[in-house]
Amino acid sequence: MSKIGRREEILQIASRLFSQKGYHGTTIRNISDECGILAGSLYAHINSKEDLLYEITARGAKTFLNSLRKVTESKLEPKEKMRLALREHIKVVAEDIDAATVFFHEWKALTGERRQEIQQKRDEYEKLWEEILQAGINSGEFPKLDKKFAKLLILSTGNYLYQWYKPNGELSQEEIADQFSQLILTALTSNKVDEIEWKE
Amino acid sequence: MSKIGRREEILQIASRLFSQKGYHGTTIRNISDECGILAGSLYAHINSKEDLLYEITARGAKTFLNSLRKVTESKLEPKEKMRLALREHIKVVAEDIDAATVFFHEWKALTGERRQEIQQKRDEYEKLWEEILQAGINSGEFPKLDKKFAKLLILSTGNYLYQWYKPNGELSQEEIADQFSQLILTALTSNKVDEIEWKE
DNA sequence: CCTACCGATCGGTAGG
DNA sequence: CCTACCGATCGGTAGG
Repeated sequence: MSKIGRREEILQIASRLFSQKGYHGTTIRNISDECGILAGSLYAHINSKEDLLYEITARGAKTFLNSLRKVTESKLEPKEKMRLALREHIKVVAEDIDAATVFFHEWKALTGERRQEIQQKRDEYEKLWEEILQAGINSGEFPKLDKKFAKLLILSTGNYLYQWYKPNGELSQEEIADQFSQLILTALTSNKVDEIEWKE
Repeated sequence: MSKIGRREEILQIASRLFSQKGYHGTTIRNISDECGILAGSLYAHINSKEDLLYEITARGAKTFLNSLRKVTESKLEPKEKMRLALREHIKVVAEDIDAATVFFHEWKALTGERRQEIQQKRDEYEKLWEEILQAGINSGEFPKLDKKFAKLLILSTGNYLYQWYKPNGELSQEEIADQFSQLILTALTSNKVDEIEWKE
C-alpha cells in the first residue's frame, strides 16, 4: 500500500475507534492492531495521537462548513434554505458518520491552539444556522419564534442525528431529510402557537 | 468530615470531572487532588474508578426514570403529559447538570453487566417517552405525525439540553421549560404540515 | 515497518 | 488518610 493510502487507512480506523470508544478510551495500540502493524510503526505515518484527532475534526469542520456555506450563499428563500441546510447536514453525517461523531463529540480532547481553532469552526457552523434562521424571521416566514429556542431545536437535532442515524436502516437518506425538515419547519412556521394554553 | 460526607464529595467531584474531561480523560489523581487527599487514600471510600462511574450513572438513571414515571402514571391528557414530561426532564438536568451529562455521555465507558444495566435503563427512559407520544397519537392530539421522527425530535433536544443549559443564564428553568414545550408541542400538534410543499 | 526500548503515568494495594 | 509501593500500560523514539 502506498504511504498516502496507509495514512488514510489509519485516519479512517482512528475515526471509527475514537467515535466508538472515545479519544482517551482509544490507545495507539488499538489503532495499530487494526492496521496490522506494531504501535511504533504508526509513527512512520503520524507525528502524534493528537494529530490524528486534529486532522479528523479539522476535516469534519471543513466538510460541514462548506456544505452549509453553499446554502447560505444561495439565493433561495429562507424556508428553502432551511430545508436544504437540513438535507445537507444529514448528507454530511450520513457520508461519514464516524467523522461526524468525532467532530461533534471528541474535539474537546484537543489541547491548546488546535482546540481553539476547532471550537471557532464549530461556532462558525452554529452562526451559519443562525443566519438562515434570522433571515426567515426577518422575512416573516418563521413567525412568532424565539430564536434561542429555534436554534436549540435545530442544533440539538443536528448534533444528535449521528447517534440516531443508521446507515442501513429502513429509511433512505432522502426520506429522513424530508421528514426531518418537515417536522422542524412545521415547528418554525406554525401559527398555531397561540392556541396552546400555557398559563398555570 | 464524616465518611459518608466524604464519599458524597468524591462522587460530586468525579461527576464534574467526568462531565468535563470524560471518564477516560479523568484520572484517579485528578479526583484525589480536588479532594485534597492522595490517590491511594481514595480507596478508603471507593473500590474502583469504574464504581464511581457506575454509581453516578445509576443514580442519574433512577432520577430520570422516577420523574418520568410520575408523569406517565398520571391521569393527564397526552398533551399535558408531554408538557409536564418536558418540564420534569429539564428540571432533572438543571438540578444536577454534571450527573445528567455523565448519564447521557459517559455511561458507554462502563463494562460488562453494569453497562448492560444502564443501557437497559436508558432504553426504558426512551420507552416512557414513546408511551406519551403514542397516547397522543391514539387520542388524535398529535395528528399526522411520524412517530419515529417525533421521537427523534424529543430525544435529541432532551439529550442536547445539558450541553446548552446554563444554570445562571438569563432564562429561568420554568421559562425554558415553557418555551421549549411550546416549540415541540407546536411541531407535534400542528395541522399545517400538508401546506408545506415538499416535492422536488 | 520491525526490534527493542524508554520514562511517565495509570489504577490500585499493603501496612500502618 | 499517608507512606511507599506495584505491575501494567501509556504515547512515543532510535536504529536498522
